[in-house]
Amino acid sequence: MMTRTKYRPAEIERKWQADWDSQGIYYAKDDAPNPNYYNLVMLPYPSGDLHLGHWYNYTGIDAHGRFMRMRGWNVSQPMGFDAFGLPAENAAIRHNIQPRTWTLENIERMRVQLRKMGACWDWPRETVSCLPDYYKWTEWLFLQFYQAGLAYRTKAPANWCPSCNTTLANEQVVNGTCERCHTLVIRKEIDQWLFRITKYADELLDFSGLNWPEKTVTMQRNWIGRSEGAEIRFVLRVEQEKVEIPVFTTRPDTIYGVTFFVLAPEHPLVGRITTTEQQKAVEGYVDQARRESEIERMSTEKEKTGVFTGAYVTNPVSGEQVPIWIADYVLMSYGTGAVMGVPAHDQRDFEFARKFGLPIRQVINPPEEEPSDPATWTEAKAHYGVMINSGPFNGTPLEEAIKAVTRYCEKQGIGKATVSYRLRDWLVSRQRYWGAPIPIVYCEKDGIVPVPEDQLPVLLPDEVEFKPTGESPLRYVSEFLNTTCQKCGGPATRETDTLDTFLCSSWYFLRYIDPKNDQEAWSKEKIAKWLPVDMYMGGAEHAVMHLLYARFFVKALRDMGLLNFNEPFTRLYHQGTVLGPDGQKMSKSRGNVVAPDDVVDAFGADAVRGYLMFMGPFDQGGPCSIQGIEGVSRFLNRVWNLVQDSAEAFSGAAVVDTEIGREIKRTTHKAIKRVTTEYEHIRFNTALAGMMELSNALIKARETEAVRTAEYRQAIAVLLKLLAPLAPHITEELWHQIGEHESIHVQLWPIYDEALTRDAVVTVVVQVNGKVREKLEAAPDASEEEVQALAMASERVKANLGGKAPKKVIYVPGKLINLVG
RNA sequence: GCCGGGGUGGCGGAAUCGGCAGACGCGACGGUCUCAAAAACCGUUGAGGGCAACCUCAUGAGGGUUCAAGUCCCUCCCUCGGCACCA
Repeated sequence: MMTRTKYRPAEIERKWQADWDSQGIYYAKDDAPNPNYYNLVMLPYPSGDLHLGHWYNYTGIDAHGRFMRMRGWNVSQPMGFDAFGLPAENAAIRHNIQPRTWTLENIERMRVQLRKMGACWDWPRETVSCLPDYYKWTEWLFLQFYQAGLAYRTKAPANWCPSCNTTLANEQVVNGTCERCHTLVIRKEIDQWLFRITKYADELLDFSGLNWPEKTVTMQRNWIGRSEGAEIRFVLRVEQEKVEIPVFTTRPDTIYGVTFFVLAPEHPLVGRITTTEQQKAVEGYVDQARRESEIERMSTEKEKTGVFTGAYVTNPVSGEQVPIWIADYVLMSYGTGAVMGVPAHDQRDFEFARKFGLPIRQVINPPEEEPSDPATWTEAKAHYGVMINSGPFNGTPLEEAIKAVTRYCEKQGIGKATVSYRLRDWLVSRQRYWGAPIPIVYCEKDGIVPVPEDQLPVLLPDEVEFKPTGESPLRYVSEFLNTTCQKCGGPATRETDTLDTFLCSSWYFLRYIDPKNDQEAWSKEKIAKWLPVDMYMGGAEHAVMHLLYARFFVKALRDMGLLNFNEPFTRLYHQGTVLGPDGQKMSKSRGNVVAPDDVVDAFGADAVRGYLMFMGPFDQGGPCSIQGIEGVSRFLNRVWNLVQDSAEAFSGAAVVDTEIGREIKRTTHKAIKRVTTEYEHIRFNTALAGMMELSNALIKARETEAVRTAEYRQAIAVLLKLLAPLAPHITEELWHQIGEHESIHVQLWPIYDEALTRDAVVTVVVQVNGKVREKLEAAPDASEEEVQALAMASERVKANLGGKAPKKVIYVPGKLINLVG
C-alpha cells in the first residue's frame, strides 16, 4: 500500500479557489453552446460579517448550481448587495461614520468571506444597490412607474414619535413606544409616494406555470385577500346636506339585520357627523386608537371597544335608521373604513352588540331549522340560509339571497357588486437619508415635476447630519434641496424622501444580466437569454412582501414594454433557519453564535458546507452542532483515505468481469439513482446519506480483491462526482490525484442504468392481521399465489393464524403480504 | 389575534402512493492498536419483558377511518416564520 498523505483542508481549499478564480470557470458567458440556467439566491444585506445562515443559504444554491452545471447547463450564479437601508443610518448615528463608508467596508469584508466558501459566484455580474450606477436605474424605474400612472402621492400614515419628532420603522417601535425615548408612538398622516400594486391584484393571484412551494402560494393568496361582495351606500343628513357613506360587505343578504353602523376612528367623516354632546368622548377615543397597532386592533381576543357618535344613518334598503359608532376593530385600510353592523351573523359585530346592548336581529335562517331568539345565542350564526325578517326579500333561498339584494341595490342606484382586496398599495417613501432619492421636484407653479431622465442620477450628497426633525436629513442639505423647475425655470425644491429598499431588490435580478450597461437599465436581448430566473432560493420570511413586489415589478414593466415575460421566478425554494447548538435562534445575547470563520478554520469549508447540508431537510433548518461538523469532517477523511488507498490500483491493470465487480456496479448505479433524485428535489441531507452508503460499501470492498476491478475504479470516480457539488475542493483535489487533468466541476454528471439498479431477490414482509410475523425472499415479480404459499409454509405464520386458512389476503407485489384471519 | 409551517430514539434526522418505524450521522457503551492518550478501525445501541425462540409497547395528546396510519379525518396542546417602515 502506498503511503497516504494527510487531508489538509486549508491547503487544498486555498489552492483550488485560486485556480478556479484564475481560470474564471464559474463566470457564465451569455452565448455558451449549452442552455442557460439562471441560479439565483436572494442577495444579502451587507450587515458586516457572513453568518452561518448565509453559509447555509449559499451552500444550498451553490450545490444546486454545481449539480445543474454538471448536468450540462450553462449556469450563472450571481451575487450582489442590497446595500441601502436603516442599519447603515443607525451605525452613522451611533459611531459617527458615513453610511456609505460603513456599507462599503462591510461589503468588502463579506466579499472576502464569500470567496472562502468555494462557491461558483459569477463575480463579473456583481451589483451593489447603493452605488450610483445602480440607483440611477432605480430612480429611472421610479419615473417609468410614475409615467405609467403606477406611482402617486397621497397622505398616508407613518409611525411618529412626538418627542423625537421623527418617523419610526415598525422595528423601532417597542410595545407601542419609541425605542429611544419610550414616548408613546402615534400614527401621523404625511404626504408620501405609493405604488399602485392593487391594480395587479387579480393577475398576482394567478400562479400557473410556477414551481413554487404550495405554502408560499397560499400565503400570497391570503395576503392579496380577494373577496367578492357589494358596496352599498348608507345615507345621512348633516346640516341639510346629504352625505353618503359606502360600506363593503360580503354579505349583502344580511342587510335587514343591520342594527348599528361603525366607522374606523380615523374615517374622514367622523369629525363632521359627531354631535356636540358626543364630541369629547369621540375625540378621546380617536386619540387612543391612534396609539394602537393594527395587530392589536385586529385581535379577536381583545374585548370590543367603541363610542357612539350621536349620529344616525339610514339603511338604504330597509329605510331603517341606525346609530353610528366608531370602533377600533374597523380599519381604514380595508374596504371603505365603514362597516354595517349585523350582530346576528358576524361574530365581531355580535360581540360589539353584546358589549353595548345593541339589538340583535336574525335575518338569515339555515334550511330545516327554526329561527330562535338571538338573546339565547352564545355566538353569531355566520352561515348562509334563507332570508327572513327581510321585508320583500322574505323566503329568498340561500343560493339567491346575495345576488337578489345586490341586484336590487344596483337597480335602485344605491350600490353595486364589487370586489375588495386585503392587499394595499405599496408605500415607497421613507423619511431617511440612506436610500435611492426619489427623482421628483416640487415647483410652486408647476407642482410635481419629474426629474428629466438625462439628469439622472439624482445623487445622494455625502455631507449630511442626522437630526431628529421628523424629516429626511436631505431636507437640511440646501445644495440638494434647492433646484430649478425644469418646466418654468423658477425655484423649486427636491423631494427629500428616499425609496424603500424593497424597490432596489425588486429588479436586481434584471441588472445582474447586464450590470455595466450605462445606456439603459438592461438590454432586452440579454434579458431574453436568461430570464425568467430558473431557480430562486431565499428565506420563507420573504414569502409575501419581497416576492410579491418583484412579481408586480415584472408585470408592470411588461405592460410598459420593457420586458416580455410574466413572472420573475419560475422555481422557488425556501431554505430553513440555522439555530444555535441549543436549538435557539443564534444571538450574541444568548451566547450561542457559531461563527463560520472559526469552524472553517478548524474543519475546512468542505466539512462546514457538507454538514450544513446534512443537518436536516434544507427547507427546515435546525440546530447546528459542532460534533455534527466533526462527523462530516470524518466522512471526508474516510473518502480521502479511500481514494488515496485506491490510487495505486488506478495505475495498474484492471481485473474485468468478476462477480464482485458486478456487485459493486449494482451498488454504484443504485447510489447514482438515489443521489440524483435527491439532488433534483433539493434534498441534500439524504443525498449525502446515499453517498455515505456508497462510500461505506467501497470501504468494505477495499479489503478484498475488488480494488483491482474496473468497476471499483468507476465507483470511486462516481463517488467523487456525486460529492463534488457539496464538497468542491476535496473532490477536485482527489480527482486530480487519480490522474485526471480537467476540473471535476466541468465533468458531466454520472448516469445510471435502471436495469442495474434492480435486485434479483426482494424481501417480502408477511403480516398476520397487520402485524409483521415473517420475512421471506422472493422474486420481485412473484405472484400472489406463490408468495402466499411461501408464507403459509412458515411455522410462525401458521401459529399466528391459529392453524386456519386466512379469510382475506392483501398482496402488494414485491413488498408485503397481509393475511387476515 | 389572523395567515402559513413544524412536532418521530439520548441528539440531528430517514421513511415515493397509506404497506418492515428509526436509513445516514452524532453521542454512549464494549473491543483492537498503544507504555499511555488521541486519532483510526471493529462491534452493540428505541423502551419494557423473557434463559431463549420470541412477545408487548412506541412517531406531541385524545378520538376516528382502514386488512394496514408517522402518513388520511376530527378535537386539543406546544413551537417556529410573516403581519405591510428590519431586510
